[in-house]
Amino acid sequence: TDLKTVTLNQVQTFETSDKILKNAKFDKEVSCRLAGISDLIAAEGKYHLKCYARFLRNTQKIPQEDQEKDKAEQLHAGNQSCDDELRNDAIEDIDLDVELLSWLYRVAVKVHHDVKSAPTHGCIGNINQESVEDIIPRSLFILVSLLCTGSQEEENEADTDLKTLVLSVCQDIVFVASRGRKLTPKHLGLGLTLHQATRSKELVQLLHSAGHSISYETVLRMDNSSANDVLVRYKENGNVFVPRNFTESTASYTRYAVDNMDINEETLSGMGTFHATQVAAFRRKGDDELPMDIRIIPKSARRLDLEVPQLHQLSQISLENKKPEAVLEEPVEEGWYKPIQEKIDESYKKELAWILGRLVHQQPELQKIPGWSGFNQLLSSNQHQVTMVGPLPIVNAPAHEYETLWTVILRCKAMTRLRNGKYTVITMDEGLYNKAKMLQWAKMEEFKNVVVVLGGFHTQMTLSKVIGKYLESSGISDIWAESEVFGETTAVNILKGKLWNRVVRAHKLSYEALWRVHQGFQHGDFVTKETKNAFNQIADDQALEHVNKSGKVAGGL
DNA sequence: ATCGTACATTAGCATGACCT
DNA sequence: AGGTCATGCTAATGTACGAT
Repeated sequence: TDLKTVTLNQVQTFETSDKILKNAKFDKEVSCRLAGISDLIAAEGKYHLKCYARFLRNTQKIPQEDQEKDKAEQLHAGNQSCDDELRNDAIEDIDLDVELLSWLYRVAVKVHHDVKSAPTHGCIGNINQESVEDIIPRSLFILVSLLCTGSQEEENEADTDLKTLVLSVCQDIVFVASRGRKLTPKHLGLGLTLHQATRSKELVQLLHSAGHSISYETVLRMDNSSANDVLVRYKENGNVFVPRNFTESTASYTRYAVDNMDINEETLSGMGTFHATQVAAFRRKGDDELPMDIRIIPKSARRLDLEVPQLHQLSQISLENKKPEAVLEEPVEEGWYKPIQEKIDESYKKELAWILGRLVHQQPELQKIPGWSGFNQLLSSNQHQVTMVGPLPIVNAPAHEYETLWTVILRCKAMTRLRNGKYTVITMDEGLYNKAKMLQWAKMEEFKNVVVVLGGFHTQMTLSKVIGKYLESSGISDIWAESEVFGETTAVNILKGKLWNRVVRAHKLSYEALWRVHQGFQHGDFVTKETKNAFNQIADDQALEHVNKSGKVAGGL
């Protein structure tokens, strides 16, 4: 395609991103380029409208052809049997309408009976397809699928969307048949989510009267059931709240993460804005453990069973001197921070293999080697372990206050003790880590078994800031701006270490671009005809121009 | 005439008692 | 088990009034 005349469109919606990634499977070249990317909006993917349309056409052809063939075969078979039946009926000379009605009635009675005797979805939570399939009788599902597709298709992979819709209709039928008594995942989930998101009684009632959601009153009762569950468990454990999916297994190690949470911050008047603190507990999933949702038995009461005022109270703490002395852990061994030479060598080899492979082609269209991230992802064979997350009740106070932080740390300590752990490891972002360290230095005794960790993301950001400082006046931000990879302000911000995604992208591109320049020098591209001493004779702007060009080549990939 | 403030009214929600 | 109703609370809205 002629790159100059066609405008580049930015991927802006999730649908587009999904569509491209989904269809990329059928296009070898695109899948290679997109290796390692799971979100094209974040990756700032760009496309030409024409290429996009052609891409969609080419990739959608393949699966559709298969489907059509299947359908044609099945239709053929279906029609035949249908005709046969009709012909047989005609021979027996029975009134077809009456016969049909009679069969309809029998089917309805059978399915209705199945629906009536189906089990209820007996918990708040587990809003997923498996639990839907548990409560929908087989006969109802088959009937509705037949109504929707008109043919006796077995479930295949491509029809998962249709299956979801069919199950949705089935749940409506179960809900209506029980006059709203039998809770289904759909009705529970829609009602609770809608109320949580909008706080609007009217919207919930609207959906309820259309038969798509539990009633507003039921929503309140479900909320109350969850609240009661928290209170009861809080009391049972001696004023410590432990999430339900953390009670059974005490084997795995628990870690905590704390962050502040701003609600309704974007209102003009600041009305309804508040700052709270959220804590989450993490642990590795046991080998034989099934992934578990938090289940709560719904109750019809709308009163809180117990009053537990301590749940919202903050623990007091006073700091005598405002700025405590920094205390270093002793001893610090240099070996802890020493890199492993083997790993470095291995990474270096990989890196070299990648860049040499990339440098073979000068035009983005011909590039067959994926980007740096994709390359490493393809080579990596890491099997990541699954983590279980348990939310702790939010603390209704801003996280940067010492009392809030202290309360949070006390709660984590209590939960660790209950799970028979010794050390409490708490991860925080930069702002909170600061405060927590201050607290720790002021209260060494209480913090003996508490380990405060700066989160991995913020550690990386600090590193990127250091790199930015190092490159500050090298003119690299000009290159980024000139080669139109980033805007000017963005380029400056990248050097300051902000905008993590872009920092990574910028350095990946610069790395490749500089390698291309280096290659150019080696091949003697820069030698002007008059001089023999190549490097010194090139004008600055000309060299910069070449770097820009290389940046564009890298950026287009 | 316009603006800002204080006060009054109202809509909408949560709550708990009660009803079917 | 789910619906209805009276009540209290809060934020939003309306109104009066004084200052400029």
